[in-house]
Amino acid sequence: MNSLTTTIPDIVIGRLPVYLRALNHMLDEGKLTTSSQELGRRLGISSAQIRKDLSTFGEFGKQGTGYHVSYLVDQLRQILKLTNEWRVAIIGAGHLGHALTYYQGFEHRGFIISWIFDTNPQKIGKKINNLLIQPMEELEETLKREKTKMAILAVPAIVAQAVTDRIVEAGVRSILSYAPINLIVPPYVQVRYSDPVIQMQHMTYYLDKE
Amino acid sequence: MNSLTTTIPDIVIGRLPVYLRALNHMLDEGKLTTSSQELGRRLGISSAQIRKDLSTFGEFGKQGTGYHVSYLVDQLRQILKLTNEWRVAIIGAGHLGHALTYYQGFEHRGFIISWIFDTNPQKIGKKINNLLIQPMEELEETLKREKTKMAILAVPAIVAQAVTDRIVEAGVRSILSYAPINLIVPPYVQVRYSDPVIQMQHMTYYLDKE
DNA sequence: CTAGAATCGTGAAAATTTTCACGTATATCT
DNA sequence: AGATATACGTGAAAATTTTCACGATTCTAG
Repeated sequence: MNSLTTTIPDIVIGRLPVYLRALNHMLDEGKLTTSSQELGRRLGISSAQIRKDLSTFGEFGKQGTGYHVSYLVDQLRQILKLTNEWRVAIIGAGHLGHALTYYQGFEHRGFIISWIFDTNPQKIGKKINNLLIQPMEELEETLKREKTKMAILAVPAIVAQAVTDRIVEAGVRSILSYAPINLIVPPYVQVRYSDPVIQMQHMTYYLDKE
Repeated sequence: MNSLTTTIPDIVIGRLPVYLRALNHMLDEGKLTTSSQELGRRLGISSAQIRKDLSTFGEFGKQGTGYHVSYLVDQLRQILKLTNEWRVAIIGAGHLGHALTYYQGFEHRGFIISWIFDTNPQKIGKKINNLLIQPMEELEETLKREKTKMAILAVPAIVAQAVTDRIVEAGVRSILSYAPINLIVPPYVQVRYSDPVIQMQHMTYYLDKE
């Protein structure tokens, strides 16, 4: 354990949610304990890497036995600040915003989709999965009032930067963007991207052309 | 240039689509040339990194001038094997499969969504964005006949591994999975994941809890 | 035509990340 | 109880990735 002076590499943080997800699956399967080797096998990661990653935060395992699954889940949840649920705003009620609103996967994993915004007057006031679509005019006011820290961007690329500027100004600090464009944000704001085309293009490099 | 003996790092390959996307935006803006510095500024990447990445594949720039945007776009497209379009199957016609089918972003970026499959008899035979929903019974036959190499998985986690086994057996070699589970595939098959929760949980680490 | 500025490509250095391998603790089996 | 197997945590080594910094080329302005 040495988190006193060193800052923990972002690449390590990035793996923790993957560990957490696999551990939760193990819990569902009724598994009480596991080892770095077993977890690594499931994830295609070396056991040494898992041990080293976890050891950054503390000593969670026991020699000869391995890790107690639910204890490790608890620890990871604390490290990732998932003990309370984060309220999330979805911006854009198009096909994707729609799909995200229906997505069950946020539940019990730290997030509640709490608002969805759109510009289209036809949509405003209607409900998606019991969530009322709000007009974009109320964006800043709502986000500020509710102290919303996280947003998911599901708007067209052409307006993505403008919307980003607005939500950042309104206090959002973490953005998951589905718009196929690189966003400019202040250093205290995090953005992660999810453009399926980027990932597909990464894979085509390794494919044989016919 | 030294691609003769060395294999190119995957992390470099992964940045190429990002460069390509930004360069295409520049083209849209009517920009004819750019520099590693300008590109880096847009992407939040150092200019040295961009130069080094590109130099892995050839000498695409010119001292004093920089890069000719459309030439570089062409080169990147060739490197990433995007000169012809890849036909892609979407598995699962739920909310997400629906949204992906409507997504315009695949066009002109190397991909054509060509098939969508679902188990639900209510959906089979209906059309999404003019694409006919096929029954899962025809999955293997269609993929084999059409020599489909790429698929997007938009099915529930519980069936994701089984569906993966089927499409791999049918010849699919690259999978973009939206199911929140780690898939086991043979070494000659690539999988990339897109679970919004994983990305959100990565960001919460850096957020202040209130 | 010349001086100065811009910018590439790259070998070397620095930084980061992963893997190795071993001491130590725990559990199991006979 | 003792022997054997399991498996963590970790310092050191290895591998990978990023950054530095400079020679060389090209463009621009006077």
